[in-house]
Amino acid sequence: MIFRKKFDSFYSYLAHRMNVQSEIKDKKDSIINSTLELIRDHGFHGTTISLISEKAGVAAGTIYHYFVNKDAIILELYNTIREEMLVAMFGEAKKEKEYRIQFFRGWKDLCKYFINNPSRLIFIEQYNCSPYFNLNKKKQSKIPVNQFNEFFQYGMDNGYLKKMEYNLVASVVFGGIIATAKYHIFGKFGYTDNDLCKIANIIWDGIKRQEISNKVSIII
Amino acid sequence: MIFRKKFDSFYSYLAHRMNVQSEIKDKKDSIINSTLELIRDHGFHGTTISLISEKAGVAAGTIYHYFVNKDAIILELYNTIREEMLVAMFGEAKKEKEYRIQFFRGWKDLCKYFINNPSRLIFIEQYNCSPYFNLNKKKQSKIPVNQFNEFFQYGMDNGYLKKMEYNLVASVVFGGIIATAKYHIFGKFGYTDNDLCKIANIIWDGIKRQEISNKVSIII
Amino acid sequence: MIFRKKFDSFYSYLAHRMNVQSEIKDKKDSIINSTLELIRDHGFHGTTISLISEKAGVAAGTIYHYFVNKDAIILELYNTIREEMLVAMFGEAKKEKEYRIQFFRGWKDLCKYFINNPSRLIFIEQYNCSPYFNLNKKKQSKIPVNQFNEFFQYGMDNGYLKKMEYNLVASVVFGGIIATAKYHIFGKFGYTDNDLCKIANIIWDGIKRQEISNKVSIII
Amino acid sequence: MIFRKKFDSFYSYLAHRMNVQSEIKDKKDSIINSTLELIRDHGFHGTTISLISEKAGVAAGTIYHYFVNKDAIILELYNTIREEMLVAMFGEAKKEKEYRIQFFRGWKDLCKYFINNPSRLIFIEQYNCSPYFNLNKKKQSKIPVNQFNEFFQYGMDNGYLKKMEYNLVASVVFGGIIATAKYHIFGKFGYTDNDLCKIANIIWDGIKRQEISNKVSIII
DNA sequence: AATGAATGAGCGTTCATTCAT
DNA sequence: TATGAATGAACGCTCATTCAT
Repeated sequence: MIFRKKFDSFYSYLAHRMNVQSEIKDKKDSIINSTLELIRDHGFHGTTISLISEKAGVAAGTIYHYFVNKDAIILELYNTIREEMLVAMFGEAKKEKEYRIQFFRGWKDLCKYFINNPSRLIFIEQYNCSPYFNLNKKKQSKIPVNQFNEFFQYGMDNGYLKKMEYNLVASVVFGGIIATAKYHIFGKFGYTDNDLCKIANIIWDGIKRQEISNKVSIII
Repeated sequence: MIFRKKFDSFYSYLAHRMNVQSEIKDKKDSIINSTLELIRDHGFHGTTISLISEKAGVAAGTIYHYFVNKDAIILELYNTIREEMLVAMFGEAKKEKEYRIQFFRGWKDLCKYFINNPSRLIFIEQYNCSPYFNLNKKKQSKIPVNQFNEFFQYGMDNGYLKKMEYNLVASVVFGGIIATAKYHIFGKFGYTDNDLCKIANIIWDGIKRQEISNKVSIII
Repeated sequence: MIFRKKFDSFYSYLAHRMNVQSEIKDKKDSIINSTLELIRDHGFHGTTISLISEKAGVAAGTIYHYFVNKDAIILELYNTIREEMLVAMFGEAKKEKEYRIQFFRGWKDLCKYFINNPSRLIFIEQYNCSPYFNLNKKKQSKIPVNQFNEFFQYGMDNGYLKKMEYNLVASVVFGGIIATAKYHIFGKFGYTDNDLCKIANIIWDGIKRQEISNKVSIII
Repeated sequence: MIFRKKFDSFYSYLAHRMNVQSEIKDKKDSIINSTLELIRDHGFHGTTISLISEKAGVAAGTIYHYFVNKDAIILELYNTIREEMLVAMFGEAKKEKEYRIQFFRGWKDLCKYFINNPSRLIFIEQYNCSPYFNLNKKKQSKIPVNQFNEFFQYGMDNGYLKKMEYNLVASVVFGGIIATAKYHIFGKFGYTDNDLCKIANIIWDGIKRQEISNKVSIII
């Protein structure tokens, strides 16, 4: 067996493998996290490979063992944060039974995720404004559904939400979350839980299926 | 009179002046417009001086007759678009008497401005995510009021809107406009006028002063 | 006659011509003098055409009516200052009868010329260090004699000076003048007339023909 | 010991270290030496990064691994030559016992250093005329003493030299050395050792303490 | 796997010079 | 004669990426 040459036993080999794995994860994570912090402080353009290598404590060349190029770091960061957002939004919410409560729980939890991780908020904001976004959007267009739009689609199909395109709901819901988190982080006063609930209410009123209403919409 | 020396009449002088002015304006405008389109296609960082000079049909050095550096082009573009936004939002709206109608007219007109000028929308979005924003924000902080926050302040002072920080109203209102315009431009189906009105209604409901309500906010 | 068309009389034509001449001289002088001051403040490299045109109060293009290129301004400045140096050194000195007194008068007068015209001193110093020097030296090598080396040659031929190459005497004499002027201008304390005479004495002792001397030169 | 991991023995480690060191020194030296020769031929301004990289046989970017910018190359060159000058002047001279002999030996040795290294002479001459000089002069002003002025101060304190400002002695002594070396290099005929001694004698006579003299200084 | 010296295309910017007016 | 907008080659410098060790 190949591990015989270097290792006393299968267990020491395994231990080594695990150690290496963890080191690899450590190094990759270090690169990812350093990039995230650098983008928060210097933006996409100001985050150079040499800055990343310095902050991550690895040589510049080492970065290219883990990522084919600089864009790949950003893409991985983006995908990681997207997953975290998914967990943040639905981790607790899916335990609720009522659709409306699921929405409120999810909206608030995702909003708090950004409030507690400002560098992730800044990254996502910058990413959506950058050429990376359009590049990645094309790739994403091949993925027909994901958990976000499944949730909204479910709401529409079951009469909870107005029938409209997924993107629009997403814009309003996520736009609201991001605007709220931004204001909390950069504004003079932070929000209370109560404030967050009120804002979520506004959004919900906007996207929920309208009952036969005696409220007259203004049309000009 | 000074124009006598070189020109046959005041009118030929004026014609000359206008011609010169228009040529200057042509070249400067060409640089500005080329930059705008390039930013739409390649982002801030991807818009190089050599690309601008190529697209504008001028030598690279010529750009530096009209702008001290690359940042100055972007800043001028920003200020121009800000002014256009102001005109787009309030040009017609201020003719209305009722505050609520002013809001709807303004919201819709600004939304349409972005729908009809996608490159301006993309520029503003990128600008707000970039280091340029923070640079300019400091300068703007010295200007105590502008027409945008005057309008919202008026609404709060006169009981039309909930009392809150200017930045938050701006986030919700402009965030809504931008999200809507983006969806119209990049989404599969465009919006009708009716759709825009419905979205404006949602925003208005969010920011208007709440009447004593029997609607119970959900708090979790 | 051609002047009839524009001028009332020959005299008014002449007056115009003289005025134009003087304007031309004014403009050329303005360019020359501005260049001199700019070189004093910013060095050769830092003195740009646009700075000269600004300081001289003429358009950049106008400079090219008077000089074929930037180097020509510098060359003319050099030749002008060389002439002024000649006048400064020999203007009064040649009125003296005794060769030794001629030397002292000339040395002191040239030294004072630099002390009173620091920008000229700085120019000459920079010129001698620049590639212009080598360029011009080749042109000058065609001029076999000038007033400077004539004076030293005369001193050698008539037994006042040690017989040596002209360039060496020049180095020692002009090197002394420039070092002294520099010290006066940039040093903490200025020189008195008496100080200048003492330094001239040192130089004279160095270059004058040695009498039969009991002073033993050191040779190692 | 850390070298054990990669190298068979301390000697192979040392050999490796020396090899690496020497390679680094080779590349840095190549840049330095190429710059020196290019400045001799084209002046400061004419010595471009692309010329240096071409002559040194390295990529333009490589230069910036060894020097923060172009000025840093010139500053290092200046400091190196200053040190060489110090060694050239005092290396042998300090072995002499008599102050006067020390002066003659030092003067001649430094003069010969420049005669044998014309590119260093030209560099120093250009440096002293350039903005770099003033930049560095301010830094040097913080260093209260160096070996050059210590030597002259000693001479003044012990009655060998006239009491005067350090700068003046330096001007006369170094001005003489540089003028002599220049004449030797650019003049038609080179100097013999005897010639150098004679010139040194002239300088010495100028700066040495005057005995009670029946020689009358001329004052006009 | 890890390094970091080396690369060189490409960046933003400058500036002597030209030329239509 | 005088202008100054326009030019574009060339500058110093950056930085993502490569590769020998």
